[in-house]
Amino acid sequence: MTVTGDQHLVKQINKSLVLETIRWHSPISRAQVSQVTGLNKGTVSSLVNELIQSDLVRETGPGQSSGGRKPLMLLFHHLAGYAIGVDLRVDSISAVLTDLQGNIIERTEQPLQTNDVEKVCSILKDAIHSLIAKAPESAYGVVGIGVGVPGIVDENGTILFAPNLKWQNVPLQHVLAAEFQLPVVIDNEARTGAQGEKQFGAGQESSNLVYISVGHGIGTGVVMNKELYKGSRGFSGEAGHFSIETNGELCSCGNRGCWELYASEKALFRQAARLTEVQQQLRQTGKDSPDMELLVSLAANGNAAVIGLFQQIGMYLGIGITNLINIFNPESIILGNRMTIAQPWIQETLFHTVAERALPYHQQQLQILFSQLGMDSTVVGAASFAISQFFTRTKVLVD
Amino acid sequence: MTVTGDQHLVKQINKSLVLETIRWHSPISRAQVSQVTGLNKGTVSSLVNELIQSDLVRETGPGQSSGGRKPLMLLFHHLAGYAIGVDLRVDSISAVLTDLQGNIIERTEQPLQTNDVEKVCSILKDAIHSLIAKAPESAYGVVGIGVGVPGIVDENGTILFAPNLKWQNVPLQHVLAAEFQLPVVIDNEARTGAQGEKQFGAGQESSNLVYISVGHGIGTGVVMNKELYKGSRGFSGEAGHFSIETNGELCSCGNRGCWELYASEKALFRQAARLTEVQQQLRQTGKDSPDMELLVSLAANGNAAVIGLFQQIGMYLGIGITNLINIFNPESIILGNRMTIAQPWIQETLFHTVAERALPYHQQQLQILFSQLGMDSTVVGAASFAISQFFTRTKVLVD
DNA sequence: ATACTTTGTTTAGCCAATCGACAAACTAAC
DNA sequence: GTTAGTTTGTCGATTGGCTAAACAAAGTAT
Repeated sequence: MTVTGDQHLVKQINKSLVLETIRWHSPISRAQVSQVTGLNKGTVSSLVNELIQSDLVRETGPGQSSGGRKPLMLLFHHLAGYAIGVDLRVDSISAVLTDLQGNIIERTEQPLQTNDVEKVCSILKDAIHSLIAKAPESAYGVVGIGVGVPGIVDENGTILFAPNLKWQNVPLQHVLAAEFQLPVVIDNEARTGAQGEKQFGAGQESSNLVYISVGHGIGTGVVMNKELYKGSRGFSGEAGHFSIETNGELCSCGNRGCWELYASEKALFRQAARLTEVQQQLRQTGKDSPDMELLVSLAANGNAAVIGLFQQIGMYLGIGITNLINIFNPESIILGNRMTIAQPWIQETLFHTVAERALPYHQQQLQILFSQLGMDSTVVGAASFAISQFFTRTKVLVD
Repeated sequence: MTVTGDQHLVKQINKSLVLETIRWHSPISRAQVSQVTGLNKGTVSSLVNELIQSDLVRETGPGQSSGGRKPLMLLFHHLAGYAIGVDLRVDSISAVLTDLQGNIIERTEQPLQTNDVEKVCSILKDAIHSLIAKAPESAYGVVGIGVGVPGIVDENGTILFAPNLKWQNVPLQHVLAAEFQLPVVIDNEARTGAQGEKQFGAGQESSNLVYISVGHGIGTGVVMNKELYKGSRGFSGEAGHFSIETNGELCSCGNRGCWELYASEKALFRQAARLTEVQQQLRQTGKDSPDMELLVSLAANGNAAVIGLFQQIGMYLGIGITNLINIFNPESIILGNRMTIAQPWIQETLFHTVAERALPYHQQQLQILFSQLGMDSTVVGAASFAISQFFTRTKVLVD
């Protein structure tokens, strides 16, 4: 059964149009909403009053007049509800409580010493419980939970495969929904980050963007025609596994010469471990293997070998980004996750490689940006999933 | 100004829903339409009667009863109008007249001895004129013209750059609209082919598919969430120019190791020209350079060297297709254009390469198909653009 | 022949949007 | 300070499309 048109649908369209308009233009008057949306003044008036009734919009004082009655300004009431966003990483859990506008209200960080499913889930539940407890009184309370995970997730929110966690077939959505009796959204970490940057970060202006999460591996989230793209079974965006060297090294995925073998932390650390300066530092700090902090501090001190490595990563990022540009012709490429810490050293070779290689027409209106939400892309995006679902799936905007 | 909801919109949604239902399920009764769409019987009845009024639907005789009054069966009247579809190639123009269901009614083929813009446009106009003259009497006549071109087209239907035709900034949409006073759609040849296969070919069942046109170069058209994807300025899909060898040969586009340097006719012919058997054939037939017909006939006669070349092309196609699969996770990959003639010899290495390299999860519900419309993907897709526009942009479905 | 089904139309009622009128509230100019 | 003109927001009448339910028409089955 397809979507049919009736008055209900009409009202839903218009009501959410009015709400979105207020959300992105507040403070704004009823008259202005009418002008911007093209809806009749009377219609706007009645819809706004319903939104005020349901506490999603509030009237603030009168605004500036331009030669007539002063308008009553409206605000999106972003504290009418809250959402939980979680970034499940290999070595830690990052979780936040946000308001309906994606602002972070509370946060908690839990290191993980284990990847045991039971234990991790238990820590995860505790973190979410503690955040829910901190949510202020509000009309709708906590409206949902979103989680970004480093792996492939199916349409039911089951983690099919998370190589770095060594997880398989973990029905996380089911587990969390049962525990909290709330709507739960689980998605891949990169797609979640893309959603975050699209809604509340560097991608708010773009209808077509590619978000690239460069951490241990490389993941991507693609927004097209303002919509986050999900592949046929919900798992697209494994651009880290496209081959940039046909006869390159064998990757764990079965392919050869995958991009992430050349441009991720994995690639960086493997090469860094061979540098004598790094080995020296490792002995001094007692660390097993190099990490971003160590390499960034060496680069900041002018270590030429480390800077050279970063430049090489920049070049390889540029190679892969060129491919994505040629395929997608996006308005923005947004780089996120840990590798962005090294922005000062990778940026130049990256830009240069793209400028040299990408199709000229595709470069004309292209921006290459670094994530605006920093390391919070994923948590904010996860919360944003929950917020979006609250507005679409529930009946807030219908009755 | 955004889309707002009102009764007009509701009617438009429902009317086109009813029409689509009849289009893909005919013959079908009013009662069945009501069941399938979920619309009320009365609503369906009145909408169907309007559609009959406007001659887009016709009643045929009574159908089978299942213990009650016999239903009056409805047919989509595909002869209520016609569309022109054109495939503008480097060495020829292929044009067809189709009905509203994409069936080819008439066709014409014009060889091109020149690439001069004026002369080509003149031949093109003549071809279209002759097809329009052949269109039978009908309610709506010829509803529009679609053209697929081998190059980059902007949102105004201007050919910005067509390397193989050596064209730049040709406002083809403007030229044809002025000549014929009809709606004109110009788009890239690969995207047009994708539209054809999606609407009337091998892709009718898939919501996410990638069409790959392998001719002189390689172009792609991507359908996601049932919609053809257009990049930020209307030109996406240059997957032929993603690099599969980072330090490969320099391509005319500025990048290195582009896919089409290894897997297109360009690559095939260059290597074939070095084979002594091929050189011999060239001398015998008086041709300058190898073409598909020559190589296919050699392969059909069991020439091992040529078969080896085809197998190599199959492997490189597999490499690039693997990349597309990992990025898009489509339900179908559809191969089209001239290289498909060699299907028997490229198929095996292609499938094998993908099976070996693509992510296992992404292979589970994937089909790799060869175009169902054969060399007509582009002409049919072009006509389909015109038909779609007729139904959406015009007011047939509103008043 | 009678009872039951199925199809397709008609009528009444509902709901949401639009339009135009209007009151309230304000600015500016004389 | 009065008056004219503007802008805001509400109200009531009207419009148009959908639904639900009743009904007529046209079958089948026993």
